[in-house]
Amino acid sequence: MTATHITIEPIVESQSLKARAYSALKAAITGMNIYDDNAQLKLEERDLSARFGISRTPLREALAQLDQEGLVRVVARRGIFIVRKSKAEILEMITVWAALESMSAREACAVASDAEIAGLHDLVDAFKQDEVALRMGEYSDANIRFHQAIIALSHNALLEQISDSLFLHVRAIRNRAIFENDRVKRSIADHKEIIAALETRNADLAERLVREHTLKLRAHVEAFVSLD
Amino acid sequence: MTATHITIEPIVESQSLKARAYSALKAAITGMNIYDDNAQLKLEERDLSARFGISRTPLREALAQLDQEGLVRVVARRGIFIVRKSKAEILEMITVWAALESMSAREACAVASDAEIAGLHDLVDAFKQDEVALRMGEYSDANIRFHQAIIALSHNALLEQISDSLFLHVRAIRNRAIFENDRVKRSIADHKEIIAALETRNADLAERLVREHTLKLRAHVEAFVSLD
DNA sequence: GAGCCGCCGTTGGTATACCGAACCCCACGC
DNA sequence: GCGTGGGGTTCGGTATACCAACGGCGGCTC
Repeated sequence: MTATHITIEPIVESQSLKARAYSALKAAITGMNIYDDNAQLKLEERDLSARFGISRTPLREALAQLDQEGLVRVVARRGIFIVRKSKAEILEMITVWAALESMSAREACAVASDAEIAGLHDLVDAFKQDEVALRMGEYSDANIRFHQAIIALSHNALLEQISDSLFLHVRAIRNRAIFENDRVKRSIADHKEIIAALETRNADLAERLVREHTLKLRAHVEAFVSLD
Repeated sequence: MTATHITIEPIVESQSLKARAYSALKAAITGMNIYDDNAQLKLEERDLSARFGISRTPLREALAQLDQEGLVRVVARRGIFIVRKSKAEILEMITVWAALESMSAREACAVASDAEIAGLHDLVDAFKQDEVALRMGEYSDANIRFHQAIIALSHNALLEQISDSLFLHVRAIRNRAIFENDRVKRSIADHKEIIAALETRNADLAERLVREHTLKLRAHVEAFVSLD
């Protein structure tokens, strides 16, 4: 019986170097404010590989993946550049977001359980009660969490996956997309209406509310946010 | 003046080996019928690199990209496997497609020119007149071209990009997604209605028609198409 | 004869060396 | 003083060698 008593190693099972380099780079890039004029936007393979302590091969594969996702751009014989999204690209992302989330709301009316929909209240209420959270950066994060929750209700993994990659970029400009306090209050009211529509399983209404809510954000960004 | 008369070299500018390997592999994979039971679904890096005449490094980068796009799956120490999409995944793709295209129709009402919208007629008419094209494979291609055209009218590069990657997968099952002839005629009628809505700039109607049209396809696939 | 153990081949993961093109800077000439 | 050209340096692209783990197969044992 002694053999069964020894504690089994949890198995390190460290993922591949490529995957780890990818995660580290992604966190580093999304974490920094790339719209700061002093931001370092150029990277070098050899420098990065030395700092990560790995060879260039897995690092290059991680960079190629980030390149495909649009976070960086690898230019032959020039270097690796962190991508700053243009305002037009941000607006396009918000439009796609509106399309995906409004469809998610429609789907949610058909497939989400009552309990799942009820769970949305927590995301709005917890946020509403915390006035400190009204600071814009925090608001943006909470806002994104609410919308991600709606997308999750569609039970559609592809919708979630595409949306996540969009949020990744939208979050990068949150420090620039400053909303007035009135917008935040209006936004919370919108969220409550959306939840109500979902609860009554009114797919057409839920879809319309979500779409209009997000397109309002787009109009706001278009009118008041300046990039570049 | 002689200098200005010499013909300028078209610039060889052969893309990187990675890009070429990527294109070649993508064409090979999308071109084959992966749902044929006899299909060869396993690949090997060394074999492919030898057949392409390049080393494994650029080939691996191309494979990594295809892996991320979901066309293949690279499994450590096992091999590379061409991915067969499950029926559930196909349905999810059609759902996302419906979301993107209905939003595109809405956007098109605001930003597309009359001439652009008028151009849609050609895609429907040319197809309608060619009865031979009613063979299902052909229909599916023409169908996809029409829908891609609508998405292009949104003037939103991101919408187009995401949609293209979806069509890539949807087309792979076209040989299985056999529609009855009645469905084709109904589909053509739908297309005409969609064009009419776009021409009158009725965004709500255009969006709804596009969405319902695509969701009808989803319902049909769900009911009648069997995969795996 | 059946089942288990270990060897070995296969295959993707990683490290490293080399290559050639683009950029930068300085020297030279006008 | 300015423009130009050449050479060195920098950098990503590519090739290749080595590694480690998974799985199949054969032999050994009971």
